[in-house]
Amino acid sequence: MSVFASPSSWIESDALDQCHQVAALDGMIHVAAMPDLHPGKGAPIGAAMSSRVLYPFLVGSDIGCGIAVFPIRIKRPVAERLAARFPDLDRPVDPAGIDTDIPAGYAEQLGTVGRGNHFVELARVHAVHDDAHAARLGLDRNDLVLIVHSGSRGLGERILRAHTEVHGAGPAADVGAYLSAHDEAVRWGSLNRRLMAARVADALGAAAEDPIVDECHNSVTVVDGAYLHRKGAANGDGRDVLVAGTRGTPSFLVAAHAGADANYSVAHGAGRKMSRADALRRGKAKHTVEELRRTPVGSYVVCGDRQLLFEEAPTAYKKIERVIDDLVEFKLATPVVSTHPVVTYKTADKARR
DNA sequence: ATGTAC
Repeated sequence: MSVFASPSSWIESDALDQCHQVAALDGMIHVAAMPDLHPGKGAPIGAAMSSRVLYPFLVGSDIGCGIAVFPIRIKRPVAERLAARFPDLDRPVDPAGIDTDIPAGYAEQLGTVGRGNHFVELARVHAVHDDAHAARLGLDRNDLVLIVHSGSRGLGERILRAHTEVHGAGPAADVGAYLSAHDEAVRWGSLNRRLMAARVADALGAAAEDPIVDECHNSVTVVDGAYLHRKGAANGDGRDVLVAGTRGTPSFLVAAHAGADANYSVAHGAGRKMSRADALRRGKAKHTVEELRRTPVGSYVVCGDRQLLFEEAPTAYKKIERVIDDLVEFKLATPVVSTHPVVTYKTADKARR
């Protein structure tokens, strides 16, 4: 097991315990813990775990969850006005006319963002850290992008549940069947991120562009003849990855170059510092709803769910700069640009309906 | 993170 975090980067001991438990599983080859590591339900979040045996619970229920970045051009981006124009992403799009293979019964959730840490964010390039790489991506300071973090919604949950009901935390009995369902959820998640970007761009009066980044962070793939499970860890094998900050702090687009010791993976975000329960309890004592809806960087958070607003408060997460410093120090990635939120959509704003 | 159960 390798932990890619400096000694001064705090990591919850429960999460390290979970990594050791995973490392002791039958067939496990190597566990690489990322600097955003935190405890998950059964398995750690922020880890890449290679094994001779495929364990569906190590990927979790949100198979295919990932983060995509879409360039967007808006003439006069006034945050408050744009916040009011975001579409309702809790309501699905009409699947008729979408020319793609959609698993039966799951067309009805297409175009929806879900809950938890998922979001759709209009963000502005705040700083360029690698001029040449940013230019290759067509990004310059003050450019706008849509950042979409979402997964396979009910589809992935159903795939994991079908396995767990029979085999619990045991290995996949029919690897081919699991992988084919998994791959379908990965495609569905990526399609869903594109649909949401198109919905938001349309509502803001802009054209939807192709994504410049789209990396999944909950998946299992065959790498070097082993099953490489990633849970809250993105493919870092020569990919560009958006490492998400919080709804009120920067995010970083990085060029990843992680090797075998890191299981070819990089961190996917800031990583929770507090459980949802703690964030809710402590957040209510520390913050008002107003200050969470209007953040320190001047951005707006669209979120009609008060509890979710507290659970997702920036103070519930680790400092993104520390996570990025660790990725750089361990030579897993190089920053390309950082972004600041302008408007983050979490869930429909009931107050305005 | 999710649908579902409490």
